[in-house]
Amino acid sequence: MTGLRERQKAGRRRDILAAAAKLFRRDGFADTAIEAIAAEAEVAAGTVYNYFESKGDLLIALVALDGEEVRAAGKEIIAHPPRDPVQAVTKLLSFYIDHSLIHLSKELWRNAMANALSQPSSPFGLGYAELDRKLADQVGELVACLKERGQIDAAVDAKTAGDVLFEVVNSLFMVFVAREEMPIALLKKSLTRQVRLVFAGLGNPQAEG
Amino acid sequence: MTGLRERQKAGRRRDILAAAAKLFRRDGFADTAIEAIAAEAEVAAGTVYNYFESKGDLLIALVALDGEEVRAAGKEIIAHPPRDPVQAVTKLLSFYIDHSLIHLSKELWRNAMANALSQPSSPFGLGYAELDRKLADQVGELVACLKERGQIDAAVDAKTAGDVLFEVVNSLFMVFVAREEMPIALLKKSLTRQVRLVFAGLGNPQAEG
DNA sequence: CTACAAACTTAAGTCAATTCATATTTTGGC
DNA sequence: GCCAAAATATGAATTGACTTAAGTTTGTAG
Repeated sequence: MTGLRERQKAGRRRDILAAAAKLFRRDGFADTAIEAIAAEAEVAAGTVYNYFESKGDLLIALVALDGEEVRAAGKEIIAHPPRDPVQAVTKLLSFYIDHSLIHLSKELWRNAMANALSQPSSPFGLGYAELDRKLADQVGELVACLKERGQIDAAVDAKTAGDVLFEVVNSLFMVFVAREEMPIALLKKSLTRQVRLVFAGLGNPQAEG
Repeated sequence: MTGLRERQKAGRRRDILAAAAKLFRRDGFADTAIEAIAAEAEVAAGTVYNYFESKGDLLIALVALDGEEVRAAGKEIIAHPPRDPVQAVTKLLSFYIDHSLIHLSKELWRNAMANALSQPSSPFGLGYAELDRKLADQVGELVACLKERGQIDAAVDAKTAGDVLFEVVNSLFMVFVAREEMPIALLKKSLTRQVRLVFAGLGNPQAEG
């Protein structure tokens, strides 16, 4: 029985993550030292590295927690999507954005994304990529659901559509967090415009007729 | 006349950038020390910081050089786009991808993007964002051109379409560079599929009719 | 030609993330 | 209960990006 050890280990991991969450949110990523996180969690700096590969991984672990929450909440929207298909999609994507900003500032998002990008093969970098894929799949599920309702062309591949729509929201979100002064309203406006365009498509009527 | 000084300055800047390019390409970003770049350029480490704000900026400066090259070359494609509109767009976006990989490895791209993300307000971070915008605008130009030909629905906003299409290629490229093992053929395949979907749109015929 | 100020270069520091050798704790067998 | 092995914790040492104070070079004016 390795009960005690595992419980202790899980506990410490939680403590460290909680300490990191508190300090990252209070002081930002750059201004939070590993030493400070260790002190807050009442361990030595080296111990932090027994649980997380780097300061960046610590942040990504936080983001991943949030991401799982988003995904779970997203299921609700898929279960009861608005009548209008454009609104249904926009609502889900908007929800992703709103939820992302509850716990994490733009600065934290920038650093989380940057770390996930530069360390894509680390366990946490992989976790981030997987989360993105899951969310894209969730959008795909919504599209499939709207297709069954006959609100989306039967010829459309739901998975591909999910990918494209998620890429739209993800790209816009990246631009949004990169610009400290950009208001969320502007992001939403672009999102609506682009979702509408994806619904309408580019192909001209002549070619289709 | 401040000729000599300015010439020397420009020369040194070029030397440092060339040294960085050589070493980044040979050893990768992480394994290249600023000291090594300084030595290669025959200056002191501190001098590098008189010309570039950080190691990351140095890399972004390289990317930006490449980016301008891509944009210039992209104009040619816009001037003589293929007959088929889907092919025209795919050709331009494919070209961006192919060109991006001529000079820079996946690892360098990862780090360039990561640095641009985490330092978006630095001069070079801004430069990177501006480059992205210019490329998205260029895609928009192509869309406008195809619209004039009557190959794209007149109701489509060319700028928005350019944004969406560039987001598609950019997102796919990010996934591609994040996965060291992913072949370029797979990226192209996804690109083609997604561009087709954007052309076709999601809206069902009933709603349109 | 000389002196001065501005701009530039330098290399010795600072700082913080990460590593690592050592010490401590836990586990499973006696 | 006690010991050897394995796992974990520690904090001092390392590393490398970045800063800075001091020295050097360049352009200008007398």
